[in-house]
Amino acid sequence: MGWDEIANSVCPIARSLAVLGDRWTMLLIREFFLGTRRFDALQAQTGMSSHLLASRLKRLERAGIVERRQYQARPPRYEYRLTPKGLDLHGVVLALRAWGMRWSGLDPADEPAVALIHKTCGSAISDLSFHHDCGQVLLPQDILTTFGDAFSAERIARSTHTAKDAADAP
Amino acid sequence: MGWDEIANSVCPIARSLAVLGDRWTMLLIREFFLGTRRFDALQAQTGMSSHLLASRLKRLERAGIVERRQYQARPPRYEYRLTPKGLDLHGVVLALRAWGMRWSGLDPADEPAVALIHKTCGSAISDLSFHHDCGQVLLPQDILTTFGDAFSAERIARSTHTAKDAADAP
DNA sequence: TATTGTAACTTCAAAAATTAAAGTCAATGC
DNA sequence: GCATTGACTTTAATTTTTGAAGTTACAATA
Repeated sequence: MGWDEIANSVCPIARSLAVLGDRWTMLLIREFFLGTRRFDALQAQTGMSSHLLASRLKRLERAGIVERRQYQARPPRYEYRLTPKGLDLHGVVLALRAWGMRWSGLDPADEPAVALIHKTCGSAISDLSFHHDCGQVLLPQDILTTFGDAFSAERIARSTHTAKDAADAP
Repeated sequence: MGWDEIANSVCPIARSLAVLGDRWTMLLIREFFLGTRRFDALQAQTGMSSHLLASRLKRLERAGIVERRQYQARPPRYEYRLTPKGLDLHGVVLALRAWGMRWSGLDPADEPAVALIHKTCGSAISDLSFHHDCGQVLLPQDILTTFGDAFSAERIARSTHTAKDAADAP
């Protein structure tokens, strides 16, 4: 019934969203990619309350996306940083950025909030494309979508829940 | 202070998240990509309450991501579908899927929830990569990140808010 | 030595968002 | 005529989030 059950779906998107899909988490991930590591700075830059930041950090830690480490003893101080699992969210962040640059009403003539320079070629990353292993650009219209058995079963169960609950009632 | 103010950031990620970043919206977008168009089906497959679904659809419509259209008169019935702006979220969905397949504990040996076949080459899309215009794969470590002036100003303002509020108080 | 400051949180009450269940409305199928 | 469908809306209860203040353990400054 609740949000937790989507974590158990066979759909990888649903499972990703079970941990990333709330008001603040992806903004926090963005902030990590910008290099911010300390609690107070994360709070200031995202604008979230300290209470929520603390609970989100705990969740991300449990999920293995972020790790907490002490960077000094006396006074004990901690920082947070992305694990390999967290760093692998780079694609999601780049995709959100690309879409936002195209559609969120920013003036393309303005200086971007963050300039990304591709070190190996030296030029700016203004947009990006998604490629398949075959080397071609992935376009939505070139993709054929088919449901697997487990997901089909899950979906049929969902669609009959409401109707069935009423029908099954004695 | 609130969530709305992130919509006014110069950061395209923040602006994207202002409309996409809550518990249900991206799951709803996924569902649209799977071809679901009707209110009741959207509700059943996402598991959200009808109340919330109605308000999210309104928000997505206002944002130009989804359009509502009547598909029959007498009884009047409506469906929702993605606009070009909504369809352009394909990259975000693919990125979330790719990450979820790698990290959310699904067994790679299992049949995927949804099989994506690349029509032009005939093989399945199990993973994808992000490419820069120069043709190379974009790797996080190859990207140099620099803040633009407007975003720097925004960030400095944020970081001084808390400290300053106390200092400025008469 | 006393006071102030810093970083990383926690606590608590108030406000806002979400859920669950039921209800509405206009037809249609039986 | 009566139950059903589809697209919602209403309402009250529950859960989450916010905002403000407090805590802990030191360090630095007066």
